[in-house]
Amino acid sequence: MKEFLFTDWSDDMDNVRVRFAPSPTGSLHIGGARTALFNWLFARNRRGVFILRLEDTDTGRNLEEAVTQIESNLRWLGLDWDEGPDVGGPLGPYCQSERSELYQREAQRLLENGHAYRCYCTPEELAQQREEARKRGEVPRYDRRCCELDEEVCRAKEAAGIRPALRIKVPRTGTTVVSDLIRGKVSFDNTTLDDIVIQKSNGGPTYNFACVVDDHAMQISHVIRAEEHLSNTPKQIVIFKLLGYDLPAFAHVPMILAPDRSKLSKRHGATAVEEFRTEGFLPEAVVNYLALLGWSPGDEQEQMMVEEIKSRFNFEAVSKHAAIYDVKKLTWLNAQYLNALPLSRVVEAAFPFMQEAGYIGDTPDSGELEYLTRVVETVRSRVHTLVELCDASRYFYRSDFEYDEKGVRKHFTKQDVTRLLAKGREALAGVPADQFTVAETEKAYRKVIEGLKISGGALFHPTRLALSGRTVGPGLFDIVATLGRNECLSRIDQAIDWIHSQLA
RNA sequence: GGCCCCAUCGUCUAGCGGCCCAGGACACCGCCCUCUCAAGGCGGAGACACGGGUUCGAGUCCCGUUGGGGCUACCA
Repeated sequence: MKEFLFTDWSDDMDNVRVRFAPSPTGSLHIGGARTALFNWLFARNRRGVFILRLEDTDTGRNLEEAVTQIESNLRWLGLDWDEGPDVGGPLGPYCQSERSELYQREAQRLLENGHAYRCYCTPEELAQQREEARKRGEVPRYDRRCCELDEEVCRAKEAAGIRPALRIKVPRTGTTVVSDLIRGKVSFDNTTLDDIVIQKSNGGPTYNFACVVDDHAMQISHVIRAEEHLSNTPKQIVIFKLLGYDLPAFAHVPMILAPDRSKLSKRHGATAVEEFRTEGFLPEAVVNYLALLGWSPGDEQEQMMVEEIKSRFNFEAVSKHAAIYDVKKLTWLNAQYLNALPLSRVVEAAFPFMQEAGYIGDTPDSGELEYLTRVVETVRSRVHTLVELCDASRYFYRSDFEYDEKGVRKHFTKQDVTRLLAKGREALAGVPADQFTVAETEKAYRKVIEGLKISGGALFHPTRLALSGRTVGPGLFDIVATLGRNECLSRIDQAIDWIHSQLA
């Protein structure tokens, strides 16, 4: 009801329909994810429709697994779609491999009205033609030798088993202008557009053709995609016009480059959304980071939840130049979210990692859950990822750790360290179990320090090492209170024994 | 090679002619806080690619150069 009251229905007149159209050749990398995000942000911002479409026209390189990967990664990021292969929709199907009839029908139309022609040249012949043109110092361009073939010649070729490709007879005069929401007007001389192949000899559509037919059929209002497609756009516009379609609006977003300024690829380390997930990044942080890569809210705010990004997103604030991704900043953002998000959310996100490590079972009871929450609360402020969080939690679940070697030398080799530890143990033992809090245990320890006239560190450091095996970590009494009385006492005993046996 | 896009600190960016001897964030360095490590606070170093114009005045507009990226497939 509330939403209804604040809805600006005038925006609905725009009828925004956008699509993310990946080719299922591999995992979703951050470039694709960012393109999807911008589409989604725009759709949600304008109360439009976000569509997922699979560009799987190249049967030779489709991985079934890639589809589920892409879908699962988009869902993980929180980018939900209104129409798509799995959910269907009024203008489906949403896999190009299932729409061949449409492409063939539209290609046939172009053939019949003379805008397209059959080309019997083989790839080898075309390569040779290009090579020759290059040798002559000319711009390699198809010479249209198949353009005016007689019907008989065609029939003869086909009788000989040669299947034709279909080409568009692109006008060789004039210019084609791309009106881009981010870059303004970009014009291309039509002579630089070669005769576009729209149908391969195997009968399948080419990317540039299927894309145009589908964008029209699916009533796409805004084509938002990576900049690498800007050069394809004039070709697509020619097809749009020849087919009698209205043009959608175009927005070419800058690309995301690897640290060495080259196009993203697997050898650049973690670039797939899946990897970020397994490395312990939160979707909230990844979305925030990706939004900042190429878009800026205009002020100095950087940490924004998706709702806010959504409400502030617009193309005017999208930059024109490519960006290089920097894991360090993502890592920082992730740490920020680890601390800013509600504890329950972080626990939920940490859950699978803790399970994987064997710290919690498949069906944890409320006690386990309570303890997990406590552990996450005490370690989350000093870790950057869920993997780190899991690692930093280890000693809360295992007491079989080794003592840090440097720590042993520094804190366990002192003359009377076992006496000190025993004093500390005694102090903790004196705190009633139901009062075993950070404040009370610290109070007890401070009393020991005062009585012995020693520095705090002299007691704190050996105790931390005894309890966790580590020299770094949360505040000592956060560890103490989380671990609980019995565990603390037994670990101190264990440490005293160890020192006696190892360092006597 | 041809065509197209782009160009502010190492990285992400603010800047849409005077408010900029250029602001923020990450990373880096120093100090503070402190039981350790983080976090946090404070401070530091660090950029308008270059050359011409236009203008009283240019990071901001125009041209060129250089550099980077993309496209140039019967890949998408």
